Amino acid sequence: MKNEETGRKKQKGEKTKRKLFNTAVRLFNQYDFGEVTVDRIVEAAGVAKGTFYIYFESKDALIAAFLLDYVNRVDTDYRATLDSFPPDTNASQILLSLISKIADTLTGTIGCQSMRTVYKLQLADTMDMSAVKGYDRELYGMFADLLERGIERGEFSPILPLNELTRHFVVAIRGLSYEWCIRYPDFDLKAQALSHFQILLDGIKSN
Amino acid sequence: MKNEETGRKKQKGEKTKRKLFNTAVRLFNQYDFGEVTVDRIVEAAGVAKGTFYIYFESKDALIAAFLLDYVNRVDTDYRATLDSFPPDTNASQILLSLISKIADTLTGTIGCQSMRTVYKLQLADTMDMSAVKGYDRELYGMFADLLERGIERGEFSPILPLNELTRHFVVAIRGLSYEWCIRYPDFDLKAQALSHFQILLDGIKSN
Amino acid sequence: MKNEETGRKKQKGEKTKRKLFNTAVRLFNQYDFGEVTVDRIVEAAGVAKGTFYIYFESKDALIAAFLLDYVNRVDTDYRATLDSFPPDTNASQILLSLISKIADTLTGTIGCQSMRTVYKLQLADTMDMSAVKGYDRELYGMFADLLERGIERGEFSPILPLNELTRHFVVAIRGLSYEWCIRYPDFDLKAQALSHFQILLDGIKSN
Amino acid sequence: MKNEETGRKKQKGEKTKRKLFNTAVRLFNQYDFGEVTVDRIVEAAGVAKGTFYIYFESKDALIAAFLLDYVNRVDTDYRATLDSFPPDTNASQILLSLISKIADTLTGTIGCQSMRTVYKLQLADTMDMSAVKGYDRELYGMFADLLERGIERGEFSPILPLNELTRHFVVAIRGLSYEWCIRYPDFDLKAQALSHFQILLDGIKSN
DNA sequence: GATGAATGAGTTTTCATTCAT
DNA sequence: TATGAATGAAAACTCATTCAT
Repeated sequence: MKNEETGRKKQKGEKTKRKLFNTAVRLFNQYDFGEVTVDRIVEAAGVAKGTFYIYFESKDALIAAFLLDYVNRVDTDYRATLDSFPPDTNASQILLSLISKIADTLTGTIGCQSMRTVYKLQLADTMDMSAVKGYDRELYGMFADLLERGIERGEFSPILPLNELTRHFVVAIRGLSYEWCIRYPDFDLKAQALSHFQILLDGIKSN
Repeated sequence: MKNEETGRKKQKGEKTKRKLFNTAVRLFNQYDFGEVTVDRIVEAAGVAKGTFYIYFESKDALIAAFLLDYVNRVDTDYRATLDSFPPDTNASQILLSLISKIADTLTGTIGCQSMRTVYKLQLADTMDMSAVKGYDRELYGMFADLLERGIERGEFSPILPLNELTRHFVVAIRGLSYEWCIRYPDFDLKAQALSHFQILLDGIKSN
Repeated sequence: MKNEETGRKKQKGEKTKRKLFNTAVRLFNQYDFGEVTVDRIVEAAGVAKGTFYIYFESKDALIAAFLLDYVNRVDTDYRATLDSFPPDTNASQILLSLISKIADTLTGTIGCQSMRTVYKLQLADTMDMSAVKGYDRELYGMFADLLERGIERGEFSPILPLNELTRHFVVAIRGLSYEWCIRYPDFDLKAQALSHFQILLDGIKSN
Repeated sequence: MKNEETGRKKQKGEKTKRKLFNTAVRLFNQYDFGEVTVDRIVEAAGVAKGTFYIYFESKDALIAAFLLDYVNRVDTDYRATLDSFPPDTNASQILLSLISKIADTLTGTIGCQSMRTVYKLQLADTMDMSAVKGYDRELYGMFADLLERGIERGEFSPILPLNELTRHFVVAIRGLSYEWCIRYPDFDLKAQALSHFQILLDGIKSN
């Protein structure tokens, strides 16, 4: 009896927390962090202000949770894309597909405002960015795998060490995303990214 | 006598304004814009709050002045570098020199924190960024000139239209600068930039 | 249980709002609008500054509420007076009764300081005076009705058009109220008003 | 030598004071008292801020001086009007002429904004209004003289004591002026005043 | 007599957080 | 678990006044 009761309460609590969280995400994707006040969140979620502090230690804690979630969603997507290729596919081709997938995800799923938020946070470093840092590691890992495969297959010239090469690719994707953010909506991320990476691939291919 | 007096007062005023400005710059390079309050600035500068508003119409006006100053310092530097080359120098070579110069300026003159500030502002776009926009145009112009020259001289393959090519280069330098900001001090901007642009140049050179 | 709780909270909130409002009214009746700061209000009411902004959007909103309240109190009173007369009563008589009622209300219910406030606001016209404007319209309407009736009944000479006549009466009541405000407490509003309107009525009566 | 020098300095000082004063008057006629800051005055007058405090003890002192000046200018005007009539002229006629003159002065010389200022000040009574009070006494005196003459000549019925009658006339002129202020520019002061006083005169004339 | 740089108390408003119920 | 009233520190900005030169 007690347990059942407790269980039901927990469930209800979870639901409230999720409602709060989803509302916050929606607002974060529309407005600046500073603009999204706790007041606005609770009002939009239809709960009392005090309730917010039952589920989140602070506004900052909510933001951290938001970032973690965002990273998780993205990561899975990319991995799936990679896994869908036969093991012997041309590395350049896979890489361009991955770029294409990333562009789609940023444009479609994540949205420009969320990216702005992430970038700003990264620059502010007033907060625990471990989630995003972890995501960077993942992205780095994927690029590294692909480039390594390309070198092994003789597609790419081995002039630069793998880790340096990888870093250049990461820099490029970040530069493109940033540009997209600040030029939005006058910057076609996918087209630009594909063209950009084509140049990079041409620059490292074995002649 | 009168004029002397007036002159001395003006000088004193200028000094106070400069003190305020420099203090603000120092703080902007250390903290987030939102964190740098007028109160903190005046306290650090050792003047009264009212004094701030004699010299700056608002906090935003101060930030605008800060940006303008930053842009001015940079621009002159770059142009000088370009002008120092004989007219028939190899375009790739000039471009790499320019990149080198930019890296030096960012690293030495501007500093990582100022760049962070600029990037954050650009992402926030809650403010008049015309100064920085103007700077972007300048940078774009310089890259475009160099690439055009390279195409004319037959160094670069004319596959992509000039403006697209230029955009890729701007994206790249911005990506590198951004990476430098968030990885600081673990990212050697100059070395990475030269290596990165070497790849890009390889990617567009006429075979 | 839940509802009870909510109700009790709402009640408490209402009480605080009323406390704030009444305190403000008291201060408005003692000091100039500019002199009554939010700080003074909350201090006198014994609540925190933030609390003020829970119940009033701004200082201006509070003032608007204050005016609306004042107007509402008055209007009802006058209409009731008018309705209490049999339809065929002498217009002069009703008019003098209305004047008498107005004097009583101003003297007893509203108070001299509130009127000062209203007049000052009207002169400043830096604010939305629609509430008071509406009240003026009402007063004008009542006078117009009475005068029209008087003309129809042959009590008043029809030399002047109705709307002009009405305007003169409104001017008179306002002049009297104003005088009362600035001469307070050395001006017997009721006696003066009755005497004044007697002259006006004598001035327009059919010989 | 010394005296000459001193004299010249004094003259220059007077000139500066007058410049300051006239500038202030111009601003007071255009803007609210609160809106006219010392800064604006000295800027418009083209003198330094400190200079203001050489000639006026405070902003309030300046306002007091402004009022005194205003009253003086007006008073002389009215007296002249009165004196221009032959001693045996009809009292009603003189009174209407005086009203007409007052309307002209308010409309032409004083201006609506100045009157607003005076009325607001009168309501605020946060300041020394002795100047204006004195003016009221003058106006009262003039009305009293005229009404007394009218009663003596048998023009007006002696039902009311002289001082009460006078008060009614003062109230009326003030009510009209106030109305003009708040209805400006939709209120023809002169026409309305003449019509209004005609009614009053009709109301008190011996049948 | 004139200057104008400097002052600082005071104003309105915001918002993350607490806590009694 | 949920509420929402209450808090108060902090923000940007204003302006009458002072004083050294």
